[in-house]
Amino acid sequence: MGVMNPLQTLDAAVDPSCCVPSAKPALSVEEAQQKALVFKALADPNRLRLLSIVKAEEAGESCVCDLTGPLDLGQPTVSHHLKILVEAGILHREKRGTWAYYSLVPGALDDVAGILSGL
Amino acid sequence: MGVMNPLQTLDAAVDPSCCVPSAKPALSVEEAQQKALVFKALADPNRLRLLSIVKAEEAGESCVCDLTGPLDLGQPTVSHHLKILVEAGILHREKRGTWAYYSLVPGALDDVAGILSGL
DNA sequence: CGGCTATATCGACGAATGTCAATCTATTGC
DNA sequence: GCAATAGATTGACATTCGTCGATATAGCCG
Repeated sequence: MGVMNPLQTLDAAVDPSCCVPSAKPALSVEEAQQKALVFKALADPNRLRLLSIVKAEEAGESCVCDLTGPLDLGQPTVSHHLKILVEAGILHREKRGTWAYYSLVPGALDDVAGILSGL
Repeated sequence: MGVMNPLQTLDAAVDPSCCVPSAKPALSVEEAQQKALVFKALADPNRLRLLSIVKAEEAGESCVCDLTGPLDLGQPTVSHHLKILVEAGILHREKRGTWAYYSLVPGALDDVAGILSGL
């Protein structure tokens, strides 16, 4: 498996000191790298549009064929962006037959907001 | 002046439809680019550590000389990262005498969280 | 099986990014 | 004015990133 997805490994258990404004040591290099991975995944306009489309979908999921059109990108490029979002722990991929359906990982965006408030 | 900082130009007036879960059109290309700028600024481990240090500071501000040490980066590189964070609307820069003090823009990180929840 | 369709992977290429050494600017203090 | 100091800017370089065309994989259907 090699590398775990950043959002699953980030503060899985809530830090008990979260509500105590004690002097926090600055982010370690490793923590910073982990958290930067999530923001890197969000740091592309086309990936933000992908998320926006997936989130807006009634069914909560979209297949790749529904995503290539609106983005004006080639199919390989869309697949590439989706992979990055999955590896960041933001999207979930489920293959059913020939189609691959992508959906928001529940709470993933809230977790990102948590990174921000926890600095 | 040319380019405005992304966080100031983002949803300055609250969208009245914010609380109505109506069918939102997917992010436009321009909106997506604007919002991606903010995440780009956060998508670097050293910039996250800079934010962490500035936020942890008692006085609410830090000068560059306090930031070069912990990061193990050259002074020009730190200056460069700080500039990116300022341009993204996340940090504020105030020059007093020879020193430059950087502080978090109040509410900036909350605004980023708002981008996430608004998709 | 053989063709068809949906998606993923690969290899290449140009653009953007992070870093540094060197230099420039501006402020302080003698 | 001059030297010293804090910080910003510039130019160069290696690395990473976004995109594409071509190809590979895998499930469906005749």
